[in-house]
Amino acid sequence: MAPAAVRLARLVPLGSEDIAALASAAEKRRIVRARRDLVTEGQDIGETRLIVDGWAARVRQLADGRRLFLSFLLPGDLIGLCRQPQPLAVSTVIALTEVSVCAAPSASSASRLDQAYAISHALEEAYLLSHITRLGRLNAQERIGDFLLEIYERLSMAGLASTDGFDVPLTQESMADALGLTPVHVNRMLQSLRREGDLDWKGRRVTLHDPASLAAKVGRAPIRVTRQPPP
Amino acid sequence: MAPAAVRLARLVPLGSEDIAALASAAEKRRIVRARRDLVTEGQDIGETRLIVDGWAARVRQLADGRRLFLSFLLPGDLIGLCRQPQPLAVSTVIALTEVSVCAAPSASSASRLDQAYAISHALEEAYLLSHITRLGRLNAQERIGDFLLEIYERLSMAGLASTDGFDVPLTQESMADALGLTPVHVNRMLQSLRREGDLDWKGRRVTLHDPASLAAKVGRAPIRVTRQPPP
DNA sequence: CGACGGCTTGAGAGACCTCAATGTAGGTGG
DNA sequence: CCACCTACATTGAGGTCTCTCAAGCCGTCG
Repeated sequence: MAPAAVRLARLVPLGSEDIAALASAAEKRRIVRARRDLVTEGQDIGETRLIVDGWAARVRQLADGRRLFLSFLLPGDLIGLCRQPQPLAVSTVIALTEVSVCAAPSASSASRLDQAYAISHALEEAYLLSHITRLGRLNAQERIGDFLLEIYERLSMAGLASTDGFDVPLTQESMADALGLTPVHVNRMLQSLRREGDLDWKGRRVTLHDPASLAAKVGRAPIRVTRQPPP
Repeated sequence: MAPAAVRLARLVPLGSEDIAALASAAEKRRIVRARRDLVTEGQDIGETRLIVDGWAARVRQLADGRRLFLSFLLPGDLIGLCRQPQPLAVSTVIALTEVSVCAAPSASSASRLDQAYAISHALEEAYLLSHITRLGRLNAQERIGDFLLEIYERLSMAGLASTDGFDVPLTQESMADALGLTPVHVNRMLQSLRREGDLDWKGRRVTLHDPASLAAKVGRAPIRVTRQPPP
């Protein structure tokens, strides 16, 4: 199963017809080059789409050039999920890597797939709240650790992480824009995390030596939006 | 019309039966004392509720006592709006003042009221994104100005602000917990904003002398989630 | 009156930023 | 194959914003 389907099927046990719908939707996927807009702020939000492969981010740019990533979109995440009839996008979404997206298979009300979408949406909100906490009350080292743990958690859901680590296509500069820091400071804090044996980051490969102890160190709590913890 | 109804009717022109439904729901309102939980993180989210009067906030508390307000809920805002069948609350909601809430009138799919709820939900997300930007990339003075402008905008929607200002039940400490600052620094930055003639804050009354110029000063852009700007 | 919560003020420290230079790896053209 | 370029990571020095700790002040309420 493709990572996107793995993720959604882990949110709600999907039927084989759902899996098939996801697979056939993915066949009609479209490639978006890195740095291109997937959604533009203030424009029509368009149909709901599903990220099949690659990373994207919701971004906001201030008039004086300051930039901040509001959230990241990974394989299996939905773009433009919304109940409103003619919604305008409240943020631009750009491709961080080459991204392949497809139209999200339509889900009849209260179907398994619809539930998966709803849970995905709830998770997205939970991640936004965590991001607020990160920016508001964590110091630089905690922000980095907490952020990487979140990414690890999310990639694991899609089967895209191994026990020891995962691949991230982010530069230190994009980390800085996500965490409200400067690239220079991200660099220094990564070094200190390396020195303290919490992680390695070579090329695009991140290795978390002991996720549990890192979580304890930065005070991260697991995120749950349903009664059943994910398998 | 009550402030809550004013707000919702401003999001979507409501029919008289919607207004009546809101009024009758409000009659069955319940009072929640200040500092009490309206929703508890990790618990069932319960029925969707509407704030009739008072202020509440979504709050997150870290293990070591650090605290952050994730968002504020004002009259006309909805609590627990969610498509998921058995959702768990991802954050605690506490009453900042005495709050009166009622069950949100049920809205049949695609009705006017349902649209209003959807737009309210979209706005809520937009405010979360603004909050992220605030915490991630604005300095203390900009955060305060931007935050007060947001509150002004939202209270205006419910008819709860006059041209010159509005009432806020917040202490400088709660401002600090919202903006990721310390109370001491909030105090000093408020003083500098006062000195520079941008605002007054006496008791619980905030006066913005020139909202437009303050908005320019802190680089705030208006928030839109629908094609039609609010009247 | 004393107690209390909230606001105000001061001095010093620390986290993070700015600016600027250097290092390094991959990619391209001659 | 080497020279060059670009993007990214790294390092240093100094500055500033925000924090910490502490004390004093003011209005309200019992």
